[in-house]
Amino acid sequence: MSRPARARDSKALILHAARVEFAAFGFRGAGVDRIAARAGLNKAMIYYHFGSKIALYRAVIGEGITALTVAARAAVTIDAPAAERLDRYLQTLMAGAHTHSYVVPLMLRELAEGGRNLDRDGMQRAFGLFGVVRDVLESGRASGEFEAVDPLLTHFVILGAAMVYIANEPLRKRIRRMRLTESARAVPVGTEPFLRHMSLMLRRTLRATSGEEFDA
Amino acid sequence: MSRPARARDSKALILHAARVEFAAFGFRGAGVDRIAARAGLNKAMIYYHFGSKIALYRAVIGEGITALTVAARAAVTIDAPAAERLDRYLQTLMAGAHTHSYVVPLMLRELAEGGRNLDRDGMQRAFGLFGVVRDVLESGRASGEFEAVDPLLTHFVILGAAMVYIANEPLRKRIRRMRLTESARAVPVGTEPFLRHMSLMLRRTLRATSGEEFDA
DNA sequence: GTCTATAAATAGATAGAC
DNA sequence: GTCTATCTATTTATAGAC
Repeated sequence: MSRPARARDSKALILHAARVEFAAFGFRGAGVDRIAARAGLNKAMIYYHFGSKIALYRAVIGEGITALTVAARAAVTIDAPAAERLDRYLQTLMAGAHTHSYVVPLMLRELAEGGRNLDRDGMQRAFGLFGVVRDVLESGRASGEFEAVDPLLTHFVILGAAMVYIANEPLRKRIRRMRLTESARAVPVGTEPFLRHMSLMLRRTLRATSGEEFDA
Repeated sequence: MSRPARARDSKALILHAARVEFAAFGFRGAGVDRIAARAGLNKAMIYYHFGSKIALYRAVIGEGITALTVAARAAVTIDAPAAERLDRYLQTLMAGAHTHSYVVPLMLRELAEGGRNLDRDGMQRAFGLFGVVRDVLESGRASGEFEAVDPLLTHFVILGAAMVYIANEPLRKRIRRMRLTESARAVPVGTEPFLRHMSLMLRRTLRATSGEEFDA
């Protein structure tokens, strides 16, 4: 291994700085200079490690989506009713989006430009998250817990709602401050209200015709 | 009325060009030069009419959100069951997003940066779309058709899912081409499948405990 | 691996002629 | 209202010393 003893991991520093910058300004809007400054390194190091701005961007978005997918896959790999596993998927998605706070802005932006900056690998990683939802839905179908619904549409609804809710947080804060609605208390805070709402919608949508919800 | 007879409406030309550019690259990523070029005008005209890049951006996003809101408000202002009015809201939202194809990318990007570029007016306009949903939900509640649910959370789910689905279109096309899933036929095309899916989810979620869905 | 220096293009914005 | 020309700062990217 050619790692000098004292070397801080400059590659990791760059990646971290790039996450922040790309999430804040998008691919076009991000500045290689600012990423280097944020990393406390020289700009030339970015080209040394990654070769180009777009390659750095792809590395960032790739690891971000994968982090979410790995966590989600682990969360649903348990022996439990499908409805509960779907709840755990939701929770993990929200928690992951919180831990890796750059991922949601990044995905929203990438979505806004139709995935223009994604290569084949990035597409496959993005598609991997759907696989987790599809498997839970299918196993719930097999056990008779769930009705058959379109898994991809369900995935889009969950992911879209979750991303918008998370990204909404600063706007919700501002709405409360601005008192845009008479009842500022009506503006939800944190992930808890969303999780309950989404879980309710999914249970009611998916419940096999015989079933009954069992809510707290 | 200082409009010279022969003058093309340069302001409208700039607005149109700005929609395309901002939607494609975001606020930071957009180029004033490119907007001028797209409009077939000189860059100085932009500063003459709008004063700054950010002011132009705010004009664009403001009219975009308002267009959606006005259409949505009109669509639900009919004498019909609440479930049907909610369907019409959905349809109009999707149709409006298609007609004003720049709005969804713009909103996704603005969301990604926490509404950083919105002024107070922009916030109010964005909040106006929620008002339409809330009113339909409330009237449905009053007539006994709907159960009480959190209107803002419901709004976020609808808007989030709709925006992600619309923005997804190019990605879905690519997924079909790449054959990422064995069954490429499983990847939905157009707005119809989404409308049906979302409508089903909402009806099942909102149905008053006594009611029965009446689907086609 | 890490740096400085710099190239070459483009950014947002303005001055001033017409 | 519309243009050209231009200022100044910043952009992505590279060359080359250490």
